[in-house]
Amino acid sequence: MPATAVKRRKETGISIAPATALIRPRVLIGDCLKAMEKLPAESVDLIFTSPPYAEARKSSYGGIAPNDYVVWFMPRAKEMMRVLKPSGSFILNIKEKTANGEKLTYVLELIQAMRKEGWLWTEEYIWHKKNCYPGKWPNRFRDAWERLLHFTKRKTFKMLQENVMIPAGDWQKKRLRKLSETDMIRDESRSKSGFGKNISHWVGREKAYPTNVLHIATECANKNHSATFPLSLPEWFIKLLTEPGDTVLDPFCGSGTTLIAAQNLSRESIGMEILPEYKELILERIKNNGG
Amino acid sequence: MPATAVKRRKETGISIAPATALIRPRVLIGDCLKAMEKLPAESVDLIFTSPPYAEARKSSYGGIAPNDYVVWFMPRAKEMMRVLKPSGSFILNIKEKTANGEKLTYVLELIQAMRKEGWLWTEEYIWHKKNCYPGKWPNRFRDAWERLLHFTKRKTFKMLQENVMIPAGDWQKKRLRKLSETDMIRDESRSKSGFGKNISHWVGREKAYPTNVLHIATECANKNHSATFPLSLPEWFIKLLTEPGDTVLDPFCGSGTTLIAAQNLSRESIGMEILPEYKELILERIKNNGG
DNA sequence: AGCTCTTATGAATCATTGA
DNA sequence: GTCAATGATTCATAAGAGC
Repeated sequence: MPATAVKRRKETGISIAPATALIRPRVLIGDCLKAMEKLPAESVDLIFTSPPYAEARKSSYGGIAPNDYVVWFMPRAKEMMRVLKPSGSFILNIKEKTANGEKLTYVLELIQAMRKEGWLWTEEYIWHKKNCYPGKWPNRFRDAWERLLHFTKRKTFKMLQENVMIPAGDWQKKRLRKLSETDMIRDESRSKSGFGKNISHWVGREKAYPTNVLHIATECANKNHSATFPLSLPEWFIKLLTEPGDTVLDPFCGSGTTLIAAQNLSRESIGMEILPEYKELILERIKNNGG
Repeated sequence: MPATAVKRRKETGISIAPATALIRPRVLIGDCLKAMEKLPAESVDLIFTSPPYAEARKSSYGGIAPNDYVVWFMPRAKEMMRVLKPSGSFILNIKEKTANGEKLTYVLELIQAMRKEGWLWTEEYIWHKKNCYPGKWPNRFRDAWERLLHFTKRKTFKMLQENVMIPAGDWQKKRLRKLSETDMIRDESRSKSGFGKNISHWVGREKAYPTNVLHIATECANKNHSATFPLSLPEWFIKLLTEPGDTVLDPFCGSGTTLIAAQNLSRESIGMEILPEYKELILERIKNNGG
């Protein structure tokens, strides 16, 4: 194989697999409540999604009233329960809105409703948004974090911790140079593929396990969707909770960031999106990504 | 008063009061439910506390079963409501326990119960523990964060944001040296967020406001108490939510870290602790601290 | 490659104004 | 009164251009 067969994007270090091994994501336009019915039971290894938050993204999604949020969500959670394998995981990226100076409670109620339906609330990861929205208010600072709720069907589930290990050597070197601890995540994202190529860089170095706090900047480049999350967020969980060839589902896929991440990591993926106008954008991104 | 009477620590800007102005914390041994009855109504500016978690510190409170936690806590919350000034704040440092592979829900239930009793759930700060406890588990990473729930009685409350400002990032020096044309006018964001900025307003600023994620290392020094937090945690909230001479209360004060912080910052403080054997330790710390 | 510099942008919140 | 629309406020980061 010539050295040019695998191209490497600058800075990010994302491996682009050769065309023969490319796994194309599937995109279904429509309400995921109906779309999920088409999937066989226990066929998905990981559900990673960021649903519309209550009354957020109003201009594009109409906005779900906070009081109706749990009632709106739970039928969809039931379908997710059906399609998820017993060994699978459901990662839900969500944050409550502040209204009238107070935090709303629909996320707390959602966790409780999920447990009543048999989901195990296994973990709560924190996404620390390094470059959060600016702003100033008399009784509030800028909001720099979101929840990543981890639900499972069973107490033991597929988790491949070695896939997200961090090169401890680099981290220590950086600390000596007085760089912030968050730089270790940047190192991590530089060796994003995590499989094959970049792992060799770590030979002879000590590796450390990460914690349940993820330091990731919000995306600055993507102008096409009102609420994208950075690629490294789904990538981290896909590497941690699935193997190559496994299936990833994003029932609220938006501009398709989860699908791109799955494609990069050679996982099967299915995305669902209710707004038809996103379809072309998603397909374009997939096409440009895989080559 | 001579200029040297009030010394100012470099960096932190904390005023150190002269020895004559030393404010001694008050320590009450006993269940805070009874102890708080001795305090007048609306006499406290800030309640900062880290209560015993469910089933933790079994020996002290006889081990509160997770199912009884809210019922145990709420009468105490009612007394806190009584003693807190209308402009005051209640910061609750808490994290749910994991049992049998699943996160328990007593913290979620507690937030809901507090709201029913009239507390406003104003904010949730994240304490990112930079050097969290080591360990390895098959389905879990190290837990590197805790909740700091901010409750208030009113929508507007005392908050002195300037007291916790941090040095502006180095990016500013370069960024502001030369301003482009768009920097001089309001530059609308393209993402329909309605967010825009006028960069030229930033010239001359040396400090920035923090976010709601606090990066504080845990302390290893306090081995005598099972649930201690670092001094800088109460210090940050005391500076933010009170003025010198104001009153701070910690109803579960343990080894007295909140009291030490209050003493350092020339605030009145009251600590309550159910275990009599802590009294000597607390008084010793106070004595050594104040000189 | 490595550095400096420029530019875009991100799930926001609150007070005020007008219907 | 209430409710909706509008304006004002604010950082840190990644990507890319240029040297």
